[in-house]
Parts: sequence; structure tokens; C-alpha cells
Amino acid sequence: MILSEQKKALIEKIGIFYEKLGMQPAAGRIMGLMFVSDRPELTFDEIRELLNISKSATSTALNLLIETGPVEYITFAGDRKRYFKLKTSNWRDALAQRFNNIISFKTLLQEVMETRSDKSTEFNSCLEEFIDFLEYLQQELPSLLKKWEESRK
Amino acid sequence: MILSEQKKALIEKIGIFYEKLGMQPAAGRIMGLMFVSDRPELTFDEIRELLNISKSATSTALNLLIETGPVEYITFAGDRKRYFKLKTSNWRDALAQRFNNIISFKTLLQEVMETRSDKSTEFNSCLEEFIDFLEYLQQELPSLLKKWEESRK
DNA sequence: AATTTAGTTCTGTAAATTTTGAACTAACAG
DNA sequence: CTGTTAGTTCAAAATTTACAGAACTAAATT
Repeated sequence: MILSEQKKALIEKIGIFYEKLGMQPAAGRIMGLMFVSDRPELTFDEIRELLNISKSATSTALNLLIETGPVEYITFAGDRKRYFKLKTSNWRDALAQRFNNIISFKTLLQEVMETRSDKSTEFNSCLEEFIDFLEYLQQELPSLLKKWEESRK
Repeated sequence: MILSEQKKALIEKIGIFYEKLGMQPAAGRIMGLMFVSDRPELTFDEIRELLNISKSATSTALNLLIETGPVEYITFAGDRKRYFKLKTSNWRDALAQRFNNIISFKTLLQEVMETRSDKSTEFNSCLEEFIDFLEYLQQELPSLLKKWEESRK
């Protein structure tokens, strides 16, 4: 397989997006490659060659991606190779999880509230209001997702 | 001012939370300190001493926090010191911005769609569905925030 | 039994990031 | 006009991280 310049550029862009989420560069590029690859299942060596990374980097990154969720692999009888692919089944859940991570800051802010004195009323009420806002989002987001699933039936 | 062990632990936890968002450690600790500090306005040297960081690290981190939004400072006539504090006014917007950043992945996926062949139908329809889902969120989130603001009137 | 395949694991190193320390500046104070 | 305060800036040190290369393993092949 060869990659068009356009696809190569997209791999980098997607890679950078995932880097910003805390992923290591090579893992981000693998994500990018899997999105743009016309064949959705790629072998270890295809990935390695297409991205020009070493075996060890490929191994480490793939295992990380499998452990943390976004990648899985399938095998075929009589073929020792693993075929790596994006786990498309959990995209919505993974996204919801990222929203939840943001909202989970609420827990820290609640702990903050407990250690604060009553002195700085102004700040405290801002804090309480923001906690309430996070609470609201935590409540409403699941129904938003449910509403979408309903609309797809 | 002295910090309880509990507050110190919270500063670290909040610091790590901000590190995961791509912030440098010292800046994350400053965020943590400003959340737990009973006095909401702190001077350069208070921050420096409470967190045990150098002047230059303090300066760099504070300027970064001011540039990127979460911190501001006020001054008092006849006092050359700057009093640094959390910018509480934009918490909701900053959070909305982080949601938007996640959703902005949609643009990359649309570019991906354009480069893909029609071969892998299965994958392509997953991709299209996910793009539609992101589209849906992009549409619905603003009204969710508006709804909260209404309820607070 | 030797070789090939499909990876894994273990240093070592290059690169990037973060932080310090020291010298500097600009404003004000005595 | 000398000293002090409130920072800033820069070079160098320390830390972290990501990756390559080489040696290794376990299964299958010849």
C-alpha cells in the first residue's frame, strides 16, 4: 500500500490531535493511519513500514492502544499475524468518557470546598455555582446521548 | 499563610489534573494553590514561597496562565505588587471550549472521509455515523448551556 | 535441527520539557 | 543617587519522554 500526500498530512494532523490528549507521538500516528487506511485492518509490519517507525516503537504503541481501548486486533485461522484495527464499537462511549473526565473535576472542587474557610464569600459562591453547573452537565449529558440513540432507531 | 496537609494534597491533585490537560507542572500547582487558598488574591512572592518554586518558574507560569486565560491580576493604588487570582468569570466558557475542542475532531474526520475509497463500506458507515453524532453534539450543546443559564435567572 | 516469522523486552540515547540560578530592568523610596 | 522591591530574561542543569537498535522468545516451517 502507498499513501497519498493528502493522507500522510491527515495522519500527522490526527497524530497531533491525539498527542494533545496525552498520547505519545507514534501512537497518535498509528491512530491517524488507521483512520485514513482504505484497508481497515493492518498488520504489525504494514504499520511499521508505512509510518517508518521501529519494531519496538510499533510494539509499545500498539499495546498501549490496545490496553487503553481504541485499537483491537483480529486473527485468521492458519495465519500467525495479528490484524490491527480501530475499535469502532466504542467511539461514542470513549467520547462520553472524555466528557466525563472533564466533568470529574467536580469531585476535586467539592474537596476544595470542604477545605475552604467561609471568609472569601465571593469566591466561594463562584465555586459553588460552578460545581452546580458541573452537576447539571453530569445529569444532562446521559440523556443527551440517549436522545441521540433513540433518534437512530 | 500556611497550608494544611489536606490543602497541599489537593494542590497536587489539581496540579496533576491540569498537567494532563497539557499544562506544565508549576502552572498546574499554581492553579491548585489558587483554588485552595482562603485568600483568593496572592502575590508573586506568596505563590513562589508557598509552592517552593523559583522566581523564574513562577514568572513563566504566571504569564502563561494569564495569556491562556485562567488567571488575571489586580493592583491597588500605591502598591506596586500585582495580586494574582483565578478568573472566575470565564469558567463556563472555558469548559464549553474544552467540549468544543473534543468535538472539533469532526473536522478531521470529515477530511478523512474525503480521502477514503468506497471499498470498506462497514468502516465508512461507522465513520459517517460518528461524524453525525459529533454534528448532533455540536448542535445540542449550546442549547444545553443556554438552558442552564435560563434556569439561573 | 535450522530457519523464518511475528513480535517482545531491554538498554542506550537523542530530543524535548521544565526548572533553577544569576544577571538584569524598571519603578519607587529614602 | 543609592537601595529596595517586583518582577523578567537568559543560559545552563536536571528531568522526562520517546524512540531506535539489538538481543531475545515462542511458534511454525523447511
